[in-house]
Amino acid sequence: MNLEHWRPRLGFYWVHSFWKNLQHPLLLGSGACEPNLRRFEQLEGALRASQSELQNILDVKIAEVKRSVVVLEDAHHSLKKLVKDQAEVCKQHVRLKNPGTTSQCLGLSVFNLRPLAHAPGLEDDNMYEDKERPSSNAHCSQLSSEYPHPSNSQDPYSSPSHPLLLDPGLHNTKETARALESSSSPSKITSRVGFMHGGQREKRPFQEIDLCGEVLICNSEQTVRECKHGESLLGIGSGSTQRQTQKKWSNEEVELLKRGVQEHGKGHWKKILNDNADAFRGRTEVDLKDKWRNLEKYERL
DNA sequence: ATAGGGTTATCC
DNA sequence: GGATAACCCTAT
Repeated sequence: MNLEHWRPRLGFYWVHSFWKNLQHPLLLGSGACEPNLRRFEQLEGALRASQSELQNILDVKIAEVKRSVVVLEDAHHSLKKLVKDQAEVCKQHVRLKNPGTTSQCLGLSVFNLRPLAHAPGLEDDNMYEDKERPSSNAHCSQLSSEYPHPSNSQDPYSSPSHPLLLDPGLHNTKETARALESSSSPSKITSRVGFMHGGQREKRPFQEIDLCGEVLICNSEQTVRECKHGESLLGIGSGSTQRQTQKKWSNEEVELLKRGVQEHGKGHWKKILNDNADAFRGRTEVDLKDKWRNLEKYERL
């Protein structure tokens, strides 16, 4: 077999054959293994060259990853700075419009976002404590005192003992609202506004107030339910704690509901609602369902 | 999205 | 105060 012929194509087979030839009984002790030893040295050199080449490739890749990490860290710091700057602008804006209004009343403590748990090396970081950027420390420490982290805050709205924060998912909204209603805070949160759940009331906004305290939405097509009491999302304003005033069903609405059930069938409240969006303005699919339940119950439908 | 239980407002 | 209607909440 001509090994030189196969070597470039079948490296492994060549090495295997090399060792086989090296240990062949006819070669042992005959001095004929000298050329094989030279081949072995050549192979060893080639392997070392390959190893060196692989190491170089690895070094290049590691350098690329390190550069990416630097870029990501820069982006991270830029984003944090942006959030902080915006918070400051909002704060000043609100103070301008509402002298005496505390940032806590406006819910600004939500800016105390924890860093991502899976971000290595950032566990001790804080949105308002940028240890690696001394130039922004003064600004940050000011913000830190303005919007302290819940863990060390005495503020009733950011304190861990506050029910609003005890319920991270805001699932137990009724209890939360009641707890807030019973509190002595001047900015009570009503039982309805601000805690709409499941998207059912979100399509009919009362007022949406951004974190700067600005009214974003209080549209011109408000129904009886919308903005009826002049309540605001975070309880800024009238501070009414009353439940939504009931809106009686008109005969037209009832007839449309009956027709819709005939057409689409019971349970397809969304379709029925969409088919008569104008007539059912201010109603949700849940309202339709509730009304139909009442009709079934008391009108034996 | 929907169902169903619970709560509250309104009417009598 | 009870009945009813409308609203709210939550599980699926």
